[in-house]
Amino acid sequence: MRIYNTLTRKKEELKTITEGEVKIYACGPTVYNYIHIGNARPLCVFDTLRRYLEYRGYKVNFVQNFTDIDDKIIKKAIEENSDYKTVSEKYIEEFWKDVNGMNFRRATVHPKATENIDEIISIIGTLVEKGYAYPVENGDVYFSPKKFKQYGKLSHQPLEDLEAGARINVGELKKEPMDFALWKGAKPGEPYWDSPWGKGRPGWHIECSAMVRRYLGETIDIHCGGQDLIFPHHENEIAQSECCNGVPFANYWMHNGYINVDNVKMSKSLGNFFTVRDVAEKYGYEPIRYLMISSQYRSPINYSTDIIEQCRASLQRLYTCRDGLDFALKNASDALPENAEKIKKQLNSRREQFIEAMDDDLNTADGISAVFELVKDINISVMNSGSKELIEYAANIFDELTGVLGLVYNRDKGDLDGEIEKLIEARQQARKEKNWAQADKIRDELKAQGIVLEDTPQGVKWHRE
RNA sequence: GGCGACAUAGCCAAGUGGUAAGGCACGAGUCUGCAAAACUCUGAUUCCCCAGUUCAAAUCUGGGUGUCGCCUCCA
Repeated sequence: MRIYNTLTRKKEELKTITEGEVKIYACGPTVYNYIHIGNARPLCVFDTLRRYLEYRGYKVNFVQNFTDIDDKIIKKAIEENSDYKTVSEKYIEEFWKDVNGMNFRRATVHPKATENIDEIISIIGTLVEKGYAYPVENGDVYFSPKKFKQYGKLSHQPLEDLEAGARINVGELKKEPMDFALWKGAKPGEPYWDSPWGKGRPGWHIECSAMVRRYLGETIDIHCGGQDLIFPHHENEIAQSECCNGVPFANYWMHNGYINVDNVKMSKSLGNFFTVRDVAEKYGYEPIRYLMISSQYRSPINYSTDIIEQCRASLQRLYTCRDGLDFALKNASDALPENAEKIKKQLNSRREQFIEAMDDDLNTADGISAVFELVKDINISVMNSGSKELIEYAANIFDELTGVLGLVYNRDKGDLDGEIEKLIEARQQARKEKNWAQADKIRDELKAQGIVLEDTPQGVKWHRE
């Protein structure tokens, strides 16, 4: 598989540290609110990456953290007249609801910053010892990027240029504008942990360095996150970890593009954001997932209601096909068509097409189009073949590919209740008697209840809207 | 000011040197009692503009124009 590496700005063949295994760290949410669709994109892209790597036979160790202590959480706690732990726990719980809705698989581990204070303190201690960091009298500890010669290698900016935008805020005791906090001395009323530098809490960047090392080791294969994390967050992680451990931090860096709304960046500060659950309530979760992987993960996506509706319509074609296979199976026999081998070969070629696309830097857009071409093949050659073997063969490939993409998971396989079955029966009777008015009336009634009927030579087929 | 991304049919979106995938929407047809679904056909003589390289460019080079992002909390 080839991956675009932000570090080298090139697509590179993935060579893992241990053959057959991949260690991935993905920056997770700061839990102070419901996740918005912008948060959903990296979750979705890297969930798909993880699924694909496993599909290709890798053992994937996938770590995704929770930032459960930081300024925003403390602020929220004050607003809600609560404490940081109540806030973070609440939004972690809400996070899981959206995760389930979006069909994200659980990571191997979901560590929390506050569960890793010892590791954080240990790394800060080493950095102070080695002279990369310094404590100041209010209990803060700062890191000096100037001491790390490779600082700027990820964002490809020389330190001097980055310095131009840096500021020392009032009350900060750091020596240089670029210095950033590893540890923040506790202010009155703030949550704190004991440390060699006094009571305080970790800075934002250090937690990831700590959790990477503890759960994955000093060097990992892939580190991922949103493009906006390249600087300063990921740049700082590299500096902390490489200065502390003396070995490369991550071999590949993957960064997803943004979600824009009306062509401008969606952000909490602009207030133009949609939470995942707001969109899901109206359109369902799955169209969001579809949207996220309908274009290459590095390009920006513009969100609008038109687009999410298009996604829902596209998805419908996949559902119809998959439901059709189940329906066709009911009337299938053991007879195998003469050209069965040729059809199987054709179906297999769609799998190859899919893999080729996904191998090229996770080109999910092309991956989806392979699935749609598979659907077309199925509709033409499999659906009406009446061959049990062929239908099952096609269904397996369909499930395999959509499973890697995490799609077609909300398919309604439920049965109809007796009332509705009776209505369908009554309609069939009316049709038999050529009482079209009555038949259409029942069909409309069911439609109003979200049950869509289709008359086929094999009987009545239905699906929920 | 520094760094970067993007510009392909009504909409979404692949394609990075060999003559424009796929999806949605629209229209026509086949099928159907009518539908629905499915299938078939139609749709960019053309890939923001200009110039260049080449037998050949949406794809490479140079120059424009436009949109967006990072450099500050942010996925």
